[in-house]
Amino acid sequence: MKNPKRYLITAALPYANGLKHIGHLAGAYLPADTYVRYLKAQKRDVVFVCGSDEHGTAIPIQATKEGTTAQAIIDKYHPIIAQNFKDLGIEFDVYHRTSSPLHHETAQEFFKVLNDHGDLEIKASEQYFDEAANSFLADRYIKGTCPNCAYESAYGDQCERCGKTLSPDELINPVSALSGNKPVKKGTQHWYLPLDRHEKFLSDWILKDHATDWRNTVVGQCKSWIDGGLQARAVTRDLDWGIKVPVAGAEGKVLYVWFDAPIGYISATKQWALDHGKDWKPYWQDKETKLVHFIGKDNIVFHCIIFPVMLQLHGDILPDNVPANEFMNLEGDKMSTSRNWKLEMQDYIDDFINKENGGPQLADALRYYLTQIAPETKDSEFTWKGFQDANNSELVNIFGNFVNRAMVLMHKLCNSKVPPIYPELFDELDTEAIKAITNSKEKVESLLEQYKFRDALFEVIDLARTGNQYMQKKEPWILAKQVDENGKIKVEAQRLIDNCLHICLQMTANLAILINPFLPFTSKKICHLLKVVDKILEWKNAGKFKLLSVGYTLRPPELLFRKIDDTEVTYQIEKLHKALEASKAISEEEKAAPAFVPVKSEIVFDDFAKIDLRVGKILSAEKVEKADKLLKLGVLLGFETRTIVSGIALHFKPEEIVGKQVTVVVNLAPRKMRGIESNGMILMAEDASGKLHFVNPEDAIGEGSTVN
RNA sequence: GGCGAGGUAGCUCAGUUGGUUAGAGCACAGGAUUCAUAACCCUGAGGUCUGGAGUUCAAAUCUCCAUCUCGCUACCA
Repeated sequence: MKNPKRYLITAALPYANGLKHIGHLAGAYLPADTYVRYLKAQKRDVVFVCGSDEHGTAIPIQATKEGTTAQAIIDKYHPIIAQNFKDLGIEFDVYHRTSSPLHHETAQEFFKVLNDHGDLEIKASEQYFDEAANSFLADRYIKGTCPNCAYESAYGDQCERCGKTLSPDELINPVSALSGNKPVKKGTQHWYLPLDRHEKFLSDWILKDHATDWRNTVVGQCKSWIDGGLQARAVTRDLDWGIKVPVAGAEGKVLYVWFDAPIGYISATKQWALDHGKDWKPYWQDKETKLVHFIGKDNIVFHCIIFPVMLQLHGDILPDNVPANEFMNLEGDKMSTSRNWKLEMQDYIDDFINKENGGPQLADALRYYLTQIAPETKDSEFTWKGFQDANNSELVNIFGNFVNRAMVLMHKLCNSKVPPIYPELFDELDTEAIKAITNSKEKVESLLEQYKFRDALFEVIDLARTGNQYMQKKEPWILAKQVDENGKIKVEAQRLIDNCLHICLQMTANLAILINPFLPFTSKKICHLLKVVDKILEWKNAGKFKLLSVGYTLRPPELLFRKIDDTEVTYQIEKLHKALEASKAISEEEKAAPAFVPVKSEIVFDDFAKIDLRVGKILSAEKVEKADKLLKLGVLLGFETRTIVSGIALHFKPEEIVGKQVTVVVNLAPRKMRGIESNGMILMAEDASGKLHFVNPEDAIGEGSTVN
């Protein structure tokens, strides 16, 4: 969309169950803030919305963990996260929260509109129910053994150890997190958003209309979803923390968090409008609004598939682009909260910005490095050494040094004033330096429009590099040695000096404008040094040569940045490893005192007698095609040889287990897996680490022997 | 297993519709300089573009096979 009337920029709503790390910052908030600052410098009509996502089951669960209420959790994290953003110069127009009444109304209205239009489906289903607590259990409230890694405290939606997404039915030995009882299945009904009805719309809109202007990774991810066939997704849940479903017969149900969260962008816009006496409607309903969502790749499906369908059904505009970033790793490994391998915004703020030698310049240092390594096209990696290098040898040595030497020389050789210019004395170097300013402006502008923040930032630094080269070639400090008999610099030499420093100072003013979207604190500081008002930072001034008036006295030089010391880097790396060790120690402790799987409900002897267990011997074993975990086993039972499919491929290699004796349930109903019929089940014992062991007789005995 | 995104210099990444000796920054080496935060500036070294095959006058770029990394997804009685 070219020259839209107004912009609405969103950054993913942080989930208010804990602190956010620099991966989140680099993925969504920093690029969004940079883009918004650029638009605002252009005096565009733009609103930048964000806020806390405060519903969903993880919040009440976190509350149980911390021994408090869900409300207390969100009231704790909402202000901290908001403050973290402020400290790092992420400046939202509104930082709202989904627990607000305004949001509840907005989300309910949204649901009603869809429901009234017949855009939702109601489906009955069976779900786990805790009879003791008299309540349905959300996925997150069911714990059990992970079928993937055998972790015993996996949640019904995801295993925190191996990270695999699960459904409650997959858990082995599911247990209610509320009462510890085994849950029962019970009928319930839910509202669904039938995405399958909108495949054509999505496919046309994304795969045709936006095939080229959206990022590869985003289009690819969407294609994968669309081609895979879209399914109806439940938009309600049986839970008491969230937004009540505003329809009769939906008692005890709330909107599913993924449904209400993106609507948070709309309610945040409403809040902003209320606060500023504006009308929010055009921002969501007028086609001349450019809506851009900044998110991480984990959010692509919601912002490119589900939310657009919702918006379209509700009659709102669609996003013009969703520049999702990939992930940022840390010192060679994935960032992970549970493993304690992370750098939280709060940590950086404490260790750098709020330190004695800190200040906002260190917020800019982080902003610089995170933009420079932004995972725009693939996963990237934060290293402390990289941070130090980027800060010291680019930001400080190139950019900071250029500004500083221009200021110092001006004070020494030009009487602390912006020197006059003599265009008739310009040589090629001078005109090229001036041209470089305009060039940079154009390049930066075009790159920012394409969401190429990394490249745009490089162009700004490159202008400072050009400035250094120019100054080096001009050597005003050498010219200053041409003095007359009174020790005064000769007039011709002084004129050349004046020209050089005038150009360098104008370049400095331009650098302040160009770097402003990226490093806002630095821009302010340059304005201070040049004694100009912030108004000069308006983008229309970029590329101009007459930003500073001749004869104007400037402030004494002051360093823009400081270097990052080796000791700071080693300290951070040690801290990181110590945190990892600490979290390892904790999980060791948990292992030492394992949470035993609760004993199942009592059975009578007859129940047990129904199970026919026999000793068998594995004669053959091979991997099942197209399945990671399955082995097809040929098992000798004495009276016959059976084919049994077993999910142990991750634990055993086929050749290792041939010849082993095993215990087999032989009267289990046959079941097809990956097209192969399995006739029985191999018993496995599982240790604390999740490793599987065969259960077999102490001495080899005849195959087919009974086990009682 | 399927799908998606990647694999280019020690590191971080560019390489548009296939077209001269594959580029940049950082790091490294040598030189020059002193206005500047031991900064800047100049020069240099460095790559069988993951491997293999094919199409073509011409392949980092197109096709196929293999392999590794990340993400989504399937299989677990």
